[in-house]
Amino acid sequence: MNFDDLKLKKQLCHKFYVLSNKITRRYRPLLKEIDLTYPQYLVLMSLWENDGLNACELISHTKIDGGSLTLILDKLRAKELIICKSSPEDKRKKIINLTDKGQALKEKALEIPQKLSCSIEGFSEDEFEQLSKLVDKFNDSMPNP
Amino acid sequence: MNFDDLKLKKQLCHKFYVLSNKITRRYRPLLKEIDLTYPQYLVLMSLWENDGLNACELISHTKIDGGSLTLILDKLRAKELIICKSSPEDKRKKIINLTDKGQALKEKALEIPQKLSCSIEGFSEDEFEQLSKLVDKFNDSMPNP
DNA sequence: TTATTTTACTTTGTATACAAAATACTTGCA
DNA sequence: TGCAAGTATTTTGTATACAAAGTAAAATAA
Repeated sequence: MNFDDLKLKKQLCHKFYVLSNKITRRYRPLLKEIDLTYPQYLVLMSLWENDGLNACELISHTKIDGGSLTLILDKLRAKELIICKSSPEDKRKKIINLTDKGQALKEKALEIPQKLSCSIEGFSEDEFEQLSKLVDKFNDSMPNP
Repeated sequence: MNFDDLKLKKQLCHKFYVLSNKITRRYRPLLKEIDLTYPQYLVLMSLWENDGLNACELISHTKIDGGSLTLILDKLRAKELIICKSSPEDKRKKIINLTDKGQALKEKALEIPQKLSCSIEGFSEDEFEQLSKLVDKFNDSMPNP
């Protein structure tokens, strides 16, 4: 271990920090057109795939923090994109359903991944696959808190 | 383009979002021991490498947002780890220097990357290199806003 | 059945992230 | 010289991220 380990350029974690923020920044203007933030978009993507999830399941899919999710759901509810009710079987559970408006938004959202991927140049499908797999593996190699 | 593009599992951006947050979460307890947050740590790493940078240079090294940096520098100053003064040549520029206390913190900080990398298992040095390069390339392929 | 523990979610307080507007200086050009 | 344009930093307002404490309901143990 030497002082080189403290050089910013060598730190993979910093690369992820930078890249993640950069991606969110690029999403922002596209998502603004449909009045969503990136985390709100993550929640809706989960629901478009699986309507009627509860908060706990949404957390496990999106990996959004629990405390943050409460606020995000409030915002989505205020926009009338979702409806929340507590489960009859287990009153602790909060079940989230898309409204028609929320369901309809899926069509518009479809263009977003396409627009974003079009703006990326010089990165092949192959490299994309490779990167995706390595990121998954790295993620799995890191223990959860 | 089909609905599959909206599946969360396929979205590389979501992987980065998850991984970046996960890394920060793992850093947190280690950084707490020296009373720093991850962005504060990034700023100090820049200064340990290059004392006397100005705010603009810090932004370009760390990629921290300008508005956020002001707050972060305030906190570091309050902890007496840095001192800020405006440049004599150009009064707009804010020059940041480490205090002795800030300089001394480098020793303790050295253990952190080591501790973190020790907790990662089943990910080889080779894969690490490969991932690092791919992330750099992906980053370069994405245009800035 | 009552007490204990666990689970699901909300609240609180601190720390960013970021766009956009504002401020303070500098430069460059007429 | 004088002012328009550009640069460096701060401020403002909204939206997370997260730990930790709090609340309520369900599951389990005694």
